[in-house]
Amino acid sequence: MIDLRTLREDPDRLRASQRARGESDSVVDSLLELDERRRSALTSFETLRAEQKSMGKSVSKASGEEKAALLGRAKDLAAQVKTAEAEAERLGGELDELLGSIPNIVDPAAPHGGEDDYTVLETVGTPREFDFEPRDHLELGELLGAIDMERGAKVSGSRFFFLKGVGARLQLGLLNMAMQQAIEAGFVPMITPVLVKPETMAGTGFHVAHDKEIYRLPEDDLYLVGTSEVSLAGYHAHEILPEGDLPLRYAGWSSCFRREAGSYGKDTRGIIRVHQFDKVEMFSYCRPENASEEHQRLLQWEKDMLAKIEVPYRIIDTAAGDLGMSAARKFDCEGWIPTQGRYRELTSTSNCTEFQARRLGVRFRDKDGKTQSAATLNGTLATTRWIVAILENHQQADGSVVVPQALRPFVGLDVLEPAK
RNA sequence: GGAGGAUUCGCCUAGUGGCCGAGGGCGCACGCUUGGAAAGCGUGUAUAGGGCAACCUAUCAGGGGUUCAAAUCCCCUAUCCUCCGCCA
Repeated sequence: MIDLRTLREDPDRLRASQRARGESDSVVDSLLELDERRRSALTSFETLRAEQKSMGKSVSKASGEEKAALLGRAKDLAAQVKTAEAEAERLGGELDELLGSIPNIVDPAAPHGGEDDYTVLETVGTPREFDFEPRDHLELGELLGAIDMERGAKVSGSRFFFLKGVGARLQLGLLNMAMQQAIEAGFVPMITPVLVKPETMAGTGFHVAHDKEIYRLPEDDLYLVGTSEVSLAGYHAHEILPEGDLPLRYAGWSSCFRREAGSYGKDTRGIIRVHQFDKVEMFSYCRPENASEEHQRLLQWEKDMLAKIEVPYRIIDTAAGDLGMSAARKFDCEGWIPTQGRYRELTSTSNCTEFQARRLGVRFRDKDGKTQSAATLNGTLATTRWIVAILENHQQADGSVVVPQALRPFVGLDVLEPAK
């Protein structure tokens, strides 16, 4: 949620942000006008209410005829108060709805434009030259007895799968390695709920009603999270955090659920795009003025993880139009996928500034004792998709896969051998 | 799933229609006292919004209702506790 006060003082910031996203900046005027109307409605209500309260006191003191007369006038006033209140509430609701639909103000440093207008910040490592025809991750996964898509489809439908044997071990090892790195860096490890209430979903910046990615359990009014970011953002909702506790860093391990609606025909092979996967996610609450630095730190921790799996990757600075609702800036690390001849997203780190915290009521008390909204950030440490990059980049001609050095203690194997 | 009880200011609690945004205790902060400390005494101690100064308004789990007036009465919902049933 955008801060109304900032908006009043500097509406051009939001206008510029909207344009950077490639969206209309006319909402700014609607917003300002609505805010004006709401405030005047609120003032009339408050004035009337104050009058009503003082009259109430006179009524209690009066008696007889005087009381009857006062009562009549008070009744009148009560009706007026009711109308004024309803009007103020109506406008307030309208304003909240409009305000809630406006995405975060983009960091001016983010590239302008849409999905393809990202800039590449850094390329790390060199794609390997194969002296044999590399197999894709699914072929390898089946050879190794690691991935079973067919039975996944039998049991749950398309885009579901089983990780089996060394596949299961690989994922557990990978995520455990991520957890360990996080713990060593001072993160609090968390295993989070995957079903959340609508307000938690909405607070994090997802549209419960419209978002086509969200699985819903209407019977219970619960929603499956697409990432533990949602649960971790909600964790401190409506709390005032002691200033000294910041930054608060959590590492959440959870399954993630995505409907992948509208992606028919895309990445249908293997586990690149699936309805359910596992992820270790960093989440940080910090002071707004430290958010940019914190964002760089999260990015560095992602790079540390990627170094451990020894996969070439590049870092992109996502363009404004592709940031989504909550992010002011987003860096993705994309790993090299040999059989696709291109880089695919392995991590994503977003600086949501105070946007989520304002919606969720996460505040902290500063040195002057004043409360202010915290900034929130998130970033990926490892996901099921990483298995794709690991298998493909470390495969050998015979279909075996060398486990990256750092991962070996966690997987308990040096080489994954094809099942006999 | 059924029955009952609970939910007030960081914590404990007072409060059954107007004098209650709300008293007391604890905790915390500041001050006085002291050589220093403890004790003692005093003052302060929610959040949000509007003017942004005085002040005003809202909030006693959340929502709705009754009333001139609700922490207080009525209805619904949520959470927690106890008991019963059911399932793991």
